[in-house]
Amino acid sequence: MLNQEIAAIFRKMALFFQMQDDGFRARAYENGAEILENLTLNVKDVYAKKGLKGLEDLHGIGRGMAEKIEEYIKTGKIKEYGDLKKKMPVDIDELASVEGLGPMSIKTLYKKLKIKNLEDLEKAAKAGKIQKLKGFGKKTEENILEGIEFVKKNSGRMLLGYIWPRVEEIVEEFKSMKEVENISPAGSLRRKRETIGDIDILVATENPQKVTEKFISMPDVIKVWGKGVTKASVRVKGNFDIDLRVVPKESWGAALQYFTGSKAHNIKVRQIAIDKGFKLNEYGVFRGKKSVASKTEEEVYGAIGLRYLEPELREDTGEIELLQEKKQLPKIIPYGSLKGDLQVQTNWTDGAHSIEEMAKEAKRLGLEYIAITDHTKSLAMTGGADEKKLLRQMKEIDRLNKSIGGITILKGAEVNILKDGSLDIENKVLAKLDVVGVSVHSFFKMSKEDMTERIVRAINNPHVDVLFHPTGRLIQRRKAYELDMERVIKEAVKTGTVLEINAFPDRSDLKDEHIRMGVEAGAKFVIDSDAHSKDHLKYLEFGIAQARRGWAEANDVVNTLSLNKFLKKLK
DNA sequence: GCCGTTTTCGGCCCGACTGTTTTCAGTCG
Repeated sequence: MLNQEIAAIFRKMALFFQMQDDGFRARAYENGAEILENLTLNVKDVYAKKGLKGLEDLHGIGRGMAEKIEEYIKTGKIKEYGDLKKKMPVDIDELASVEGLGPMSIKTLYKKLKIKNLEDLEKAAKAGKIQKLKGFGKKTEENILEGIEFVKKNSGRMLLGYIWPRVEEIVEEFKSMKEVENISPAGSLRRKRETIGDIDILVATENPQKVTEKFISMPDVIKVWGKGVTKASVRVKGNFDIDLRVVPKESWGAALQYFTGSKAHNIKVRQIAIDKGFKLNEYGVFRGKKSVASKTEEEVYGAIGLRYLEPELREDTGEIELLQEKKQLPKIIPYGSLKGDLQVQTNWTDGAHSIEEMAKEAKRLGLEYIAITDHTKSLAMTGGADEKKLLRQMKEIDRLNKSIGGITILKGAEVNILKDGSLDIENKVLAKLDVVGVSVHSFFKMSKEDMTERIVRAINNPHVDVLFHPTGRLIQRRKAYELDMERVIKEAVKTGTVLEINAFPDRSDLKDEHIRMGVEAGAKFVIDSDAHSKDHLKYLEFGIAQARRGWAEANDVVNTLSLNKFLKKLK
Protein backbone atom coordinates (compact mmCIF):
# COMPACT_ATOMS: atom_id res chain seq x y z
CA MET A 1 0.00 0.00 0.00
CA LEU A 2 2.78 2.39 0.98
CA ASN A 3 4.53 1.64 -2.30
CA GLN A 4 1.43 2.66 -4.23
CA GLU A 5 0.96 5.84 -2.19
CA ILE A 6 4.49 7.00 -2.85
CA ALA A 7 4.29 5.96 -6.50
CA ALA A 8 1.16 8.09 -6.92
CA ILE A 9 2.97 11.12 -5.47
CA PHE A 10 5.99 10.52 -7.69
CA ARG A 11 3.72 10.46 -10.73
CA LYS A 12 2.19 13.78 -9.76
CA MET A 13 5.64 15.25 -9.11
CA ALA A 14 6.64 14.06 -12.59
CA LEU A 15 3.78 16.09 -14.06
CA PHE A 16 4.90 19.17 -12.13
CA PHE A 17 8.46 18.72 -13.38
CA GLN A 18 7.17 18.52 -16.92
CA MET A 19 5.46 21.84 -16.36
CA GLN A 20 8.85 23.25 -15.46
CA ASP A 21 10.15 21.86 -18.73
CA ASP A 22 12.39 19.47 -16.83
CA GLY A 23 11.50 16.40 -18.85
CA PHE A 24 14.44 14.36 -17.70
CA ARG A 25 13.69 14.75 -14.05
CA ALA A 26 10.05 14.00 -14.85
CA ARG A 27 11.05 10.76 -16.48
CA ALA A 28 13.22 9.80 -13.55
CA TYR A 29 10.21 10.21 -11.27
CA GLU A 30 7.88 8.30 -13.58
CA ASN A 31 10.46 5.60 -13.67
CA GLY A 32 10.68 5.65 -9.88
CA ALA A 33 6.91 5.38 -9.62
CA GLU A 34 6.91 2.40 -11.94
CA ILE A 35 9.59 0.68 -9.89
CA LEU A 36 7.60 1.14 -6.69
CA GLU A 37 4.38 -0.07 -8.30
CA ASN A 38 6.01 -3.27 -9.45
CA LEU A 39 8.10 -3.92 -6.38
CA THR A 40 7.21 -7.15 -4.60
CA LEU A 41 8.81 -5.97 -1.38
CA ASN A 42 7.32 -3.27 0.78
CA VAL A 43 9.61 -0.21 0.76
CA LYS A 44 9.02 0.07 4.47
CA ASP A 45 10.59 -3.37 4.99
CA VAL A 46 13.46 -2.54 2.66
CA TYR A 47 14.09 0.63 4.61
CA ALA A 48 13.77 -1.10 7.98
CA LYS A 49 16.31 -3.74 7.00
CA LYS A 50 18.84 -1.85 4.93
CA GLY A 51 18.05 1.84 5.40
CA LEU A 52 18.61 4.49 2.76
CA LYS A 53 21.24 2.34 1.10
CA GLY A 54 18.72 -0.44 0.55
CA LEU A 55 16.41 1.96 -1.27
CA GLU A 56 19.24 3.30 -3.40
CA ASP A 57 20.13 -0.23 -4.43
CA LEU A 58 16.88 -0.36 -6.41
CA HIS A 59 17.97 0.36 -9.97
CA GLY A 60 16.43 3.67 -10.99
CA ILE A 61 16.14 4.97 -7.44
CA GLY A 62 19.04 7.18 -6.42
CA ARG A 63 19.82 9.36 -3.44
CA GLY A 64 17.14 11.92 -4.25
CA MET A 65 14.13 9.64 -4.47
CA ALA A 66 15.44 7.38 -1.72
CA GLU A 67 15.39 10.35 0.64
CA LYS A 68 11.85 11.19 -0.43
CA ILE A 69 10.77 7.64 0.28
CA GLU A 70 12.46 7.80 3.68
CA GLU A 71 10.72 11.09 4.39
CA TYR A 72 7.35 9.61 3.51
CA ILE A 73 7.92 6.54 5.69
CA LYS A 74 8.89 8.77 8.64
CA THR A 75 6.44 11.66 8.25
CA GLY A 76 3.75 10.51 5.84
CA LYS A 77 4.55 13.49 3.59
CA ILE A 78 6.98 14.65 0.96
CA LYS A 79 7.82 18.31 1.44
CA GLU A 80 8.93 18.99 -2.10
CA TYR A 81 5.61 17.70 -3.40
CA GLY A 82 3.82 20.05 -1.00
CA ASP A 83 5.93 22.95 -2.25
CA LEU A 84 5.20 22.14 -5.88
CA LYS A 85 1.53 21.98 -5.11
CA LYS A 86 1.63 25.27 -3.24
CA LYS A 87 3.19 26.97 -6.24
CA MET A 88 0.67 25.47 -8.62
CA PRO A 89 -2.36 24.36 -6.60
CA VAL A 90 -4.02 22.24 -9.26
CA ASP A 91 -5.51 18.76 -9.14
CA ILE A 92 -2.91 17.71 -11.60
CA ASP A 93 -3.65 14.04 -12.21
CA GLU A 94 -7.36 14.70 -12.55
CA LEU A 95 -6.77 17.43 -15.13
CA ALA A 96 -4.14 15.40 -16.95
CA SER A 97 -6.60 12.53 -17.29
CA VAL A 98 -8.49 14.64 -19.83
CA GLU A 99 -7.41 13.40 -23.24
CA GLY A 100 -5.18 15.91 -24.97
CA LEU A 101 -4.49 17.93 -21.84
CA GLY A 102 -0.91 17.78 -20.63
CA PRO A 103 1.19 19.62 -18.07
CA MET A 104 1.98 22.59 -20.32
CA SER A 105 -1.66 23.26 -21.08
CA ILE A 106 -2.61 22.80 -17.44
CA LYS A 107 0.01 25.37 -16.49
CA THR A 108 -1.33 27.91 -18.98
CA LEU A 109 -4.91 27.27 -17.91
CA TYR A 110 -4.00 27.87 -14.28
CA LYS A 111 -1.95 31.00 -14.96
CA LYS A 112 -4.46 32.63 -17.25
CA LEU A 113 -7.79 31.35 -15.93
CA LYS A 114 -7.01 30.01 -12.43
CA ILE A 115 -8.31 26.58 -13.42
CA LYS A 116 -7.56 24.13 -10.61
CA ASN A 117 -9.73 21.11 -11.25
CA LEU A 118 -12.18 19.43 -13.57
CA GLU A 119 -15.05 21.60 -12.37
CA ASP A 120 -13.20 24.86 -13.11
CA LEU A 121 -12.16 23.46 -16.45
CA GLU A 122 -15.68 22.58 -17.48
CA LYS A 123 -17.01 26.01 -16.44
CA ALA A 124 -14.33 27.87 -18.36
CA ALA A 125 -14.78 25.73 -21.45
CA LYS A 126 -18.55 26.15 -21.41
CA ALA A 127 -18.13 29.91 -21.04
CA GLY A 128 -15.90 29.94 -24.13
CA LYS A 129 -12.95 31.34 -22.22
CA ILE A 130 -10.44 28.75 -23.25
CA GLN A 131 -10.61 29.32 -26.99
CA LYS A 132 -9.50 32.91 -26.46
CA LEU A 133 -6.16 31.88 -24.98
CA LYS A 134 -3.06 31.98 -27.12
CA GLY A 135 -2.19 28.53 -28.37
CA PHE A 136 -5.71 27.27 -27.77
CA GLY A 137 -8.62 27.48 -30.14
CA LYS A 138 -12.21 26.54 -30.68
CA LYS A 139 -11.40 22.96 -31.54
CA THR A 140 -9.28 22.49 -28.43
CA GLU A 141 -12.08 23.81 -26.29
CA GLU A 142 -14.54 21.38 -27.82
CA ASN A 143 -12.10 18.53 -27.32
CA ILE A 144 -11.68 19.47 -23.67
CA LEU A 145 -15.43 19.39 -23.08
CA GLU A 146 -15.67 16.06 -24.75
CA GLY A 147 -12.67 14.79 -22.80
CA ILE A 148 -14.32 15.80 -19.52
CA GLU A 149 -17.39 13.76 -20.43
CA PHE A 150 -15.23 10.74 -21.06
CA VAL A 151 -13.36 11.14 -17.79
CA LYS A 152 -16.67 11.31 -15.93
CA LYS A 153 -17.81 7.98 -17.25
CA ASN A 154 -14.31 6.63 -17.37
CA SER A 155 -14.40 2.89 -17.68
CA GLY A 156 -10.86 2.42 -16.40
CA ARG A 157 -8.88 -0.62 -17.30
CA MET A 158 -10.53 -3.69 -18.74
CA LEU A 159 -9.99 -7.28 -17.74
CA LEU A 160 -8.07 -9.22 -20.36
CA GLY A 161 -10.40 -12.20 -20.34
CA TYR A 162 -13.47 -10.09 -20.94
CA ILE A 163 -12.06 -7.94 -23.73
CA TRP A 164 -10.27 -10.69 -25.64
CA PRO A 165 -13.27 -12.04 -27.58
CA ARG A 166 -13.91 -8.54 -28.88
CA VAL A 167 -10.30 -8.27 -30.01
CA GLU A 168 -10.58 -11.55 -31.88
CA GLU A 169 -13.67 -10.25 -33.66
CA ILE A 170 -11.87 -7.12 -34.79
CA VAL A 171 -8.84 -9.08 -35.94
CA GLU A 172 -11.05 -11.47 -37.90
CA GLU A 173 -12.92 -8.64 -39.57
CA PHE A 174 -9.73 -6.98 -40.74
CA LYS A 175 -8.21 -10.23 -41.89
CA SER A 176 -10.98 -10.46 -44.45
CA MET A 177 -9.77 -7.23 -46.13
CA LYS A 178 -7.56 -8.10 -49.05
CA GLU A 179 -5.31 -5.09 -48.33
CA VAL A 180 -4.40 -6.48 -44.90
CA GLU A 181 -1.25 -8.58 -45.21
CA ASN A 182 -0.69 -9.13 -41.54
CA ILE A 183 -2.46 -8.18 -38.33
CA SER A 184 -1.75 -8.66 -34.65
CA PRO A 185 -2.79 -7.28 -31.31
CA ALA A 186 0.08 -5.32 -29.75
CA GLY A 187 0.76 -3.51 -26.49
CA SER A 188 -0.32 -4.86 -23.13
CA LEU A 189 -2.89 -6.97 -24.94
CA ARG A 190 -0.19 -8.99 -26.66
CA ARG A 191 1.81 -9.19 -23.45
CA LYS A 192 -1.39 -10.53 -21.85
CA ARG A 193 -1.43 -8.21 -18.91
CA GLU A 194 -4.29 -9.03 -16.56
CA THR A 195 -5.85 -5.63 -17.26
CA ILE A 196 -5.69 -3.60 -20.46
CA GLY A 197 -5.87 0.19 -20.77
CA ASP A 198 -6.72 0.24 -24.45
CA ILE A 199 -6.57 -2.06 -27.44
CA ASP A 200 -3.59 -1.74 -29.74
CA ILE A 201 -3.81 -3.28 -33.19
CA LEU A 202 -1.01 -3.43 -35.72
CA VAL A 203 -1.58 -3.97 -39.43
CA ALA A 204 0.84 -4.48 -42.32
CA THR A 205 -0.38 -3.23 -45.67
CA GLU A 206 0.66 -1.46 -48.87
CA ASN A 207 -2.51 0.59 -48.72
CA PRO A 208 -2.60 2.31 -45.32
CA GLN A 209 -5.19 4.87 -46.32
CA LYS A 210 -7.79 2.25 -47.04
CA VAL A 211 -7.17 0.37 -43.79
CA THR A 212 -7.38 3.44 -41.57
CA GLU A 213 -10.51 4.55 -43.42
CA LYS A 214 -12.18 1.26 -42.72
CA PHE A 215 -11.00 1.37 -39.12
CA ILE A 216 -12.56 4.71 -38.26
CA SER A 217 -15.78 3.77 -39.99
CA MET A 218 -16.37 0.57 -38.00
CA PRO A 219 -20.01 0.53 -36.87
CA ASP A 220 -19.17 0.67 -33.15
CA VAL A 221 -17.02 3.79 -33.34
CA ILE A 222 -18.46 6.61 -31.25
CA LYS A 223 -15.55 9.03 -31.38
CA VAL A 224 -12.50 9.47 -33.55
CA TRP A 225 -9.66 10.81 -31.42
CA GLY A 226 -7.35 11.20 -34.36
CA LYS A 227 -6.66 9.91 -37.81
CA GLY A 228 -3.62 10.08 -40.05
CA VAL A 229 -2.29 7.93 -42.81
CA THR A 230 -0.50 5.42 -40.60
CA LYS A 231 -2.28 5.70 -37.28
CA ALA A 232 -5.73 6.28 -35.95
CA SER A 233 -7.38 6.17 -32.58
CA VAL A 234 -11.06 5.71 -31.80
CA ARG A 235 -13.43 5.09 -28.93
CA VAL A 236 -16.01 2.38 -29.46
CA LYS A 237 -19.26 1.39 -27.76
CA GLY A 238 -18.55 0.04 -24.32
CA ASN A 239 -16.33 3.07 -23.70
CA PHE A 240 -12.91 1.83 -24.55
CA ASP A 241 -10.28 3.01 -26.98
CA ILE A 242 -8.69 1.22 -29.88
CA ASP A 243 -5.44 2.41 -31.45
CA LEU A 244 -4.47 1.28 -34.90
CA ARG A 245 -0.99 1.47 -36.38
CA VAL A 246 -0.33 0.68 -40.00
CA VAL A 247 3.11 -0.18 -41.37
CA PRO A 248 4.56 -1.56 -44.60
CA LYS A 249 5.18 -5.29 -44.71
CA GLU A 250 8.97 -4.88 -44.71
CA SER A 251 8.91 -3.33 -41.25
CA TRP A 252 6.44 -5.75 -39.67
CA GLY A 253 8.90 -7.24 -37.18
CA ALA A 254 10.31 -3.90 -36.08
CA ALA A 255 6.84 -2.44 -35.69
CA LEU A 256 5.52 -5.43 -33.77
CA GLN A 257 8.51 -5.27 -31.44
CA TYR A 258 8.04 -1.53 -31.02
CA PHE A 259 4.32 -1.54 -30.34
CA THR A 260 4.29 -4.58 -28.13
CA GLY A 261 6.41 -2.89 -25.49
CA SER A 262 6.56 -2.75 -22.61
CA LYS A 263 7.79 0.78 -22.64
CA ALA A 264 10.51 0.00 -20.11
CA HIS A 265 11.57 -3.07 -22.09
CA ASN A 266 11.78 -1.04 -25.29
CA ILE A 267 13.76 1.79 -23.79
CA LYS A 268 16.38 -0.72 -22.68
CA VAL A 269 16.39 -2.54 -26.01
CA ARG A 270 16.83 0.72 -27.89
CA GLN A 271 19.62 1.74 -25.57
CA ILE A 272 21.40 -1.50 -26.40
CA ALA A 273 20.91 -0.72 -30.11
CA ILE A 274 22.46 2.71 -29.61
CA ASP A 275 25.39 1.29 -27.66
CA LYS A 276 26.16 -0.96 -30.60
CA GLY A 277 25.97 1.85 -33.12
CA PHE A 278 22.44 1.21 -34.36
CA LYS A 279 19.22 3.13 -34.27
CA LEU A 280 16.03 1.23 -33.58
CA ASN A 281 12.58 2.54 -34.42
CA GLU A 282 9.31 1.06 -35.62
CA TYR A 283 10.68 0.77 -39.17
CA GLY A 284 13.75 -1.26 -38.42
CA VAL A 285 17.24 -1.48 -37.03
CA PHE A 286 19.39 1.09 -38.82
CA ARG A 287 23.13 1.47 -39.29
CA GLY A 288 23.27 5.06 -40.45
CA LYS A 289 20.50 5.25 -43.02
CA LYS A 290 20.69 1.63 -43.97
CA SER A 291 18.11 -0.77 -42.56
CA VAL A 292 19.77 -3.98 -41.42
CA ALA A 293 16.76 -5.80 -39.93
CA SER A 294 13.01 -5.25 -39.86
CA LYS A 295 10.96 -8.13 -41.26
CA THR A 296 10.55 -10.27 -38.17
CA GLU A 297 10.99 -9.78 -34.45
CA GLU A 298 13.63 -12.53 -34.48
CA GLU A 299 15.70 -10.53 -36.97
CA VAL A 300 15.29 -7.31 -35.03
CA TYR A 301 16.40 -8.78 -31.71
CA GLY A 302 19.11 -10.76 -33.47
CA ALA A 303 20.56 -7.73 -35.23
CA ILE A 304 21.39 -6.05 -31.94
CA GLY A 305 22.82 -9.19 -30.35
CA LEU A 306 19.75 -10.34 -28.41
CA ARG A 307 17.39 -13.20 -29.03
CA TYR A 308 13.66 -13.38 -29.61
CA LEU A 309 11.63 -13.60 -26.44
CA GLU A 310 7.94 -14.17 -25.82
CA PRO A 311 5.85 -11.00 -25.38
CA GLU A 312 4.80 -12.12 -21.88
CA LEU A 313 8.42 -11.78 -20.77
CA ARG A 314 8.91 -8.21 -22.01
CA GLU A 315 8.38 -6.27 -18.81
CA ASP A 316 11.94 -5.27 -17.99
CA THR A 317 12.05 -7.53 -14.96
CA GLY A 318 15.44 -9.04 -15.70
CA GLU A 319 14.77 -10.63 -19.10
CA ILE A 320 17.08 -8.28 -21.01
CA GLU A 321 19.96 -8.88 -18.63
CA LEU A 322 19.57 -12.63 -19.11
CA LEU A 323 19.63 -12.19 -22.88
CA GLN A 324 22.72 -10.04 -22.67
CA GLU A 325 24.49 -12.64 -20.58
CA LYS A 326 23.45 -15.18 -23.23
CA LYS A 327 21.70 -17.16 -20.54
CA GLN A 328 18.68 -19.35 -21.10
CA LEU A 329 15.29 -17.74 -20.73
CA PRO A 330 12.63 -20.08 -19.36
CA LYS A 331 10.70 -22.14 -21.91
CA ILE A 332 7.40 -20.78 -20.68
CA ILE A 333 4.36 -23.03 -20.75
CA PRO A 334 2.77 -23.16 -24.23
CA TYR A 335 -0.87 -22.28 -24.85
CA GLY A 336 -3.09 -25.29 -25.22
CA SER A 337 -0.99 -27.51 -22.96
CA LEU A 338 -3.49 -28.20 -20.16
CA LYS A 339 -5.04 -31.62 -19.80
CA GLY A 340 -7.30 -30.96 -16.86
CA ASP A 341 -9.20 -28.38 -14.88
CA LEU A 342 -9.15 -28.66 -11.12
CA GLN A 343 -11.71 -26.14 -10.06
CA VAL A 344 -15.20 -26.44 -11.47
CA GLN A 345 -18.46 -25.52 -9.75
CA THR A 346 -21.83 -27.02 -10.67
CA ASN A 347 -25.49 -26.54 -9.90
CA TRP A 348 -24.98 -28.62 -6.77
CA THR A 349 -23.96 -25.24 -5.32
CA ASP A 350 -23.55 -21.90 -7.08
CA GLY A 351 -22.72 -23.09 -10.57
CA ALA A 352 -25.13 -22.76 -13.49
CA HIS A 353 -24.79 -26.21 -15.02
CA SER A 354 -24.90 -29.86 -14.00
CA ILE A 355 -21.87 -32.09 -13.50
CA GLU A 356 -22.71 -33.82 -16.75
CA GLU A 357 -22.97 -30.59 -18.74
CA MET A 358 -19.66 -29.31 -17.36
CA ALA A 359 -17.92 -32.60 -18.06
CA LYS A 360 -19.20 -32.77 -21.63
CA GLU A 361 -18.13 -29.22 -22.36
CA ALA A 362 -14.67 -29.93 -20.90
CA LYS A 363 -14.44 -32.98 -23.09
CA ARG A 364 -15.42 -30.93 -26.12
CA LEU A 365 -12.59 -28.51 -25.30
CA GLY A 366 -10.16 -31.43 -25.32
CA LEU A 367 -9.56 -31.92 -21.59
CA GLU A 368 -8.78 -35.38 -20.21
CA TYR A 369 -10.10 -34.77 -16.72
CA ILE A 370 -11.91 -32.26 -14.53
CA ALA A 371 -12.42 -32.10 -10.81
CA ILE A 372 -15.83 -31.11 -9.51
CA THR A 373 -15.17 -28.75 -6.63
CA ASP A 374 -18.36 -27.36 -5.23
CA HIS A 375 -18.34 -25.14 -2.16
CA THR A 376 -18.68 -26.59 1.31
CA LYS A 377 -21.18 -26.00 4.06
CA SER A 378 -19.87 -22.93 5.85
CA LEU A 379 -20.36 -20.98 2.64
CA ALA A 380 -24.07 -21.07 3.23
CA MET A 381 -25.02 -18.54 0.57
CA THR A 382 -23.94 -20.96 -2.13
CA GLY A 383 -25.77 -23.90 -0.62
CA GLY A 384 -22.38 -25.35 0.28
CA ALA A 385 -22.15 -29.12 0.64
CA ASP A 386 -21.87 -30.91 3.96
CA GLU A 387 -20.37 -34.39 4.37
CA LYS A 388 -23.58 -36.13 3.41
CA LYS A 389 -24.07 -34.10 0.27
CA LEU A 390 -20.48 -34.68 -0.77
CA LEU A 391 -20.89 -38.43 -0.39
CA ARG A 392 -24.03 -38.26 -2.51
CA GLN A 393 -22.19 -36.26 -5.14
CA MET A 394 -19.41 -38.86 -5.20
CA LYS A 395 -21.95 -41.53 -6.07
CA GLU A 396 -23.33 -39.39 -8.86
CA ILE A 397 -19.81 -38.88 -10.23
CA ASP A 398 -19.21 -42.65 -10.19
CA ARG A 399 -22.37 -43.08 -12.21
CA LEU A 400 -21.44 -40.36 -14.74
CA ASN A 401 -17.91 -41.69 -15.18
CA LYS A 402 -19.44 -44.94 -16.38
CA SER A 403 -21.90 -43.28 -18.74
CA ILE A 404 -20.03 -40.33 -20.31
CA GLY A 405 -16.62 -41.67 -21.28
CA GLY A 406 -13.76 -39.85 -22.94
CA ILE A 407 -13.18 -37.74 -19.89
CA THR A 408 -12.56 -38.56 -16.23
CA ILE A 409 -14.51 -36.69 -13.61
CA LEU A 410 -12.58 -36.38 -10.37
CA LYS A 411 -14.23 -36.01 -6.99
CA GLY A 412 -13.28 -32.80 -5.33
CA ALA A 413 -14.39 -29.92 -3.21
CA GLU A 414 -13.57 -26.29 -2.59
CA VAL A 415 -13.30 -26.62 1.15
CA ASN A 416 -13.67 -23.51 3.22
CA ILE A 417 -10.80 -22.51 5.51
CA LEU A 418 -12.29 -21.41 8.81
CA LYS A 419 -11.00 -18.52 10.86
CA ASP A 420 -8.55 -20.66 12.83
CA GLY A 421 -7.22 -22.51 9.79
CA SER A 422 -9.28 -25.65 10.34
CA LEU A 423 -11.54 -26.96 7.58
CA ASP A 424 -15.32 -27.30 7.54
CA ILE A 425 -15.35 -30.92 6.30
CA GLU A 426 -14.22 -33.92 8.33
CA ASN A 427 -10.93 -35.55 7.45
CA LYS A 428 -12.49 -38.96 6.90
CA VAL A 429 -14.62 -37.52 4.08
CA LEU A 430 -11.74 -35.48 2.66
CA ALA A 431 -9.81 -38.76 2.47
CA LYS A 432 -12.35 -40.09 -0.02
CA LEU A 433 -11.93 -37.16 -2.45
CA ASP A 434 -9.49 -37.18 -5.37
CA VAL A 435 -8.79 -33.46 -5.16
CA VAL A 436 -9.13 -31.32 -2.05
CA GLY A 437 -8.85 -27.61 -2.73
CA VAL A 438 -9.04 -25.13 0.11
CA SER A 439 -9.75 -21.43 0.08
CA VAL A 440 -10.54 -18.40 2.21
CA HIS A 441 -13.99 -16.88 1.83
CA SER A 442 -14.47 -15.08 5.11
CA PHE A 443 -12.68 -12.91 7.69
CA PHE A 444 -10.65 -11.13 5.03
CA LYS A 445 -9.47 -8.39 7.31
CA MET A 446 -7.24 -10.41 9.61
CA SER A 447 -3.69 -9.28 10.34
CA LYS A 448 -0.96 -10.50 8.03
CA GLU A 449 0.44 -12.78 10.74
CA ASP A 450 -2.92 -14.33 11.59
CA MET A 451 -3.94 -14.83 7.96
CA THR A 452 -0.59 -16.42 7.14
CA GLU A 453 -0.90 -18.78 10.13
CA ARG A 454 -4.46 -19.62 9.15
CA ILE A 455 -3.47 -20.65 5.63
CA VAL A 456 -0.30 -22.42 6.72
CA ARG A 457 -2.34 -24.51 9.13
CA ALA A 458 -4.86 -25.38 6.41
CA ILE A 459 -2.30 -26.55 3.86
CA ASN A 460 -0.58 -28.64 6.50
CA ASN A 461 -3.65 -30.85 6.57
CA PRO A 462 -2.45 -34.08 4.91
CA HIS A 463 -5.56 -34.27 2.71
CA VAL A 464 -5.23 -30.81 1.22
CA ASP A 465 -3.90 -30.87 -2.35
CA VAL A 466 -4.41 -27.36 -3.68
CA LEU A 467 -4.60 -23.86 -2.26
CA PHE A 468 -7.24 -22.16 -4.38
CA HIS A 469 -6.96 -18.45 -5.37
CA PRO A 470 -4.28 -17.87 -2.73
CA THR A 471 -4.57 -14.09 -2.25
CA GLY A 472 -8.35 -13.69 -2.50
CA ARG A 473 -8.23 -10.55 -4.57
CA LEU A 474 -10.93 -9.53 -7.00
CA ILE A 475 -9.43 -7.11 -9.49
CA GLN A 476 -11.09 -3.68 -9.30
CA ARG A 477 -13.43 -4.92 -6.57
CA ARG A 478 -11.61 -6.31 -3.56
CA LYS A 479 -8.05 -6.08 -2.40
CA ALA A 480 -6.04 -9.17 -1.59
CA TYR A 481 -5.96 -10.01 2.09
CA GLU A 482 -2.69 -9.45 3.90
CA LEU A 483 -0.45 -12.45 3.45
CA ASP A 484 3.20 -13.38 3.83
CA MET A 485 3.45 -14.98 0.41
CA GLU A 486 7.07 -16.02 0.86
CA ARG A 487 6.11 -18.06 3.91
CA VAL A 488 3.07 -19.59 2.21
CA ILE A 489 5.17 -20.64 -0.78
CA LYS A 490 7.80 -22.16 1.48
CA GLU A 491 5.17 -24.10 3.37
CA ALA A 492 3.51 -25.21 0.12
CA VAL A 493 6.82 -26.62 -1.09
CA LYS A 494 7.42 -28.34 2.24
CA THR A 495 3.98 -29.94 2.43
CA GLY A 496 3.67 -30.71 -1.28
CA THR A 497 0.63 -28.46 -1.63
CA VAL A 498 -0.01 -27.18 -5.13
CA LEU A 499 -0.70 -23.46 -5.60
CA GLU A 500 -3.50 -22.43 -7.87
CA ILE A 501 -3.28 -19.98 -10.72
CA ASN A 502 -6.94 -19.11 -10.93
CA ALA A 503 -7.79 -18.10 -14.49
CA PHE A 504 -11.10 -16.40 -13.83
CA PRO A 505 -10.53 -12.93 -15.32
CA ASP A 506 -11.27 -10.86 -12.22
CA ARG A 507 -9.26 -13.16 -9.98
CA SER A 508 -6.09 -13.93 -11.95
CA ASP A 509 -4.79 -15.21 -8.64
CA LEU A 510 -1.86 -15.90 -8.12
CA LYS A 511 -0.48 -12.91 -9.93
CA ASP A 512 2.61 -12.99 -12.08
CA GLU A 513 5.18 -11.84 -9.54
CA HIS A 514 3.99 -14.40 -6.98
CA ILE A 515 4.12 -17.15 -9.59
CA ARG A 516 7.68 -16.15 -10.29
CA MET A 517 8.53 -16.28 -6.59
CA GLY A 518 6.98 -19.73 -6.44
CA VAL A 519 8.83 -21.00 -9.50
CA GLU A 520 12.10 -19.87 -7.99
CA ALA A 521 11.25 -21.61 -4.72
CA GLY A 522 10.39 -24.87 -6.50
CA ALA A 523 6.64 -24.75 -5.89
CA LYS A 524 4.15 -26.56 -8.14
CA PHE A 525 1.09 -24.93 -9.67
CA VAL A 526 -2.24 -25.85 -11.15
CA ILE A 527 -4.13 -23.65 -13.61
CA ASP A 528 -7.90 -23.70 -13.07
CA SER A 529 -10.81 -21.93 -14.71
CA ASP A 530 -12.95 -21.69 -11.53
CA ALA A 531 -15.82 -22.16 -13.97
CA HIS A 532 -19.31 -21.49 -12.63
CA SER A 533 -20.79 -22.14 -16.06
CA LYS A 534 -19.92 -24.02 -19.25
CA ASP A 535 -18.82 -20.78 -20.89
CA HIS A 536 -16.15 -20.21 -18.24
CA LEU A 537 -14.06 -23.28 -19.00
CA LYS A 538 -12.32 -21.47 -21.83
CA TYR A 539 -10.77 -19.05 -19.33
CA LEU A 540 -8.06 -21.66 -18.81
CA GLU A 541 -6.05 -20.03 -21.59
CA PHE A 542 -5.87 -16.78 -19.62
CA GLY A 543 -4.51 -18.76 -16.71
CA ILE A 544 -1.78 -20.00 -19.03
CA ALA A 545 -1.11 -16.38 -19.99
CA GLN A 546 -0.77 -15.53 -16.32
CA ALA A 547 1.59 -18.47 -15.76
CA ARG A 548 3.70 -17.38 -18.73
CA ARG A 549 3.96 -13.90 -17.27
CA GLY A 550 5.18 -15.56 -14.09
CA TRP A 551 7.93 -17.36 -16.06
CA ALA A 552 6.43 -20.79 -15.29
CA GLU A 553 7.38 -23.73 -17.50
CA ALA A 554 5.10 -26.64 -18.39
CA ASN A 555 6.70 -28.89 -15.78
CA ASP A 556 5.94 -26.36 -13.04
CA VAL A 557 2.22 -26.86 -13.76
CA VAL A 558 0.82 -30.23 -12.71
CA ASN A 559 -2.29 -30.23 -14.88
CA THR A 560 -0.14 -30.36 -18.00
CA LEU A 561 0.29 -34.01 -16.99
CA SER A 562 -1.94 -36.84 -18.11
CA LEU A 563 -4.31 -38.16 -15.46
CA ASN A 564 -2.24 -40.89 -13.83
CA LYS A 565 0.93 -38.86 -13.61
CA PHE A 566 -1.08 -35.92 -12.36
CA LEU A 567 -2.70 -37.91 -9.55
CA LYS A 568 0.72 -39.02 -8.34
CA LYS A 569 1.72 -35.36 -7.88
CA LEU A 570 -1.05 -34.82 -5.35
CA LYS A 571 -0.69 -35.65 -1.68
C1' DG B 1 16.92 12.80 -10.86
C1' DC B 2 19.65 8.73 -12.46
C1' DC B 3 23.47 6.45 -14.38
C1' DG B 4 28.46 4.85 -15.36
C1' DT B 5 34.45 -1.00 -16.41
C1' DT B 6 35.28 4.16 -22.46
C1' DT B 7 32.19 8.75 -18.47
C1' DT B 8 31.30 11.50 -11.62
C1' DC B 9 29.56 15.26 -16.30
C1' DG B 10 26.65 15.06 -19.77
C1' DG B 11 23.87 12.38 -21.69
C1' DC B 12 18.84 10.62 -21.16
C1' DC B 13 14.00 6.47 -27.00
C1' DC B 14 11.60 8.08 -30.86
C1' DG B 15 8.12 9.22 -34.24
C1' DA B 16 2.99 10.45 -35.61
C1' DC B 17 -0.72 13.48 -35.27
C1' DT B 18 -3.38 17.72 -33.86
C1' DG B 19 -4.33 22.30 -33.57
C1' DT B 20 -2.41 26.08 -33.66
C1' DT B 21 0.25 28.20 -36.37
C1' DT B 22 2.52 29.69 -41.05
C1' DT B 23 7.13 26.33 -38.67
C1' DC B 24 6.11 24.16 -34.36
C1' DA B 25 4.84 23.06 -29.45
C1' DG B 26 2.29 19.84 -27.03
C1' DT B 27 0.54 15.34 -26.40
C1' DC B 28 0.52 10.53 -26.86
C1' DG B 29 2.07 5.85 -26.89
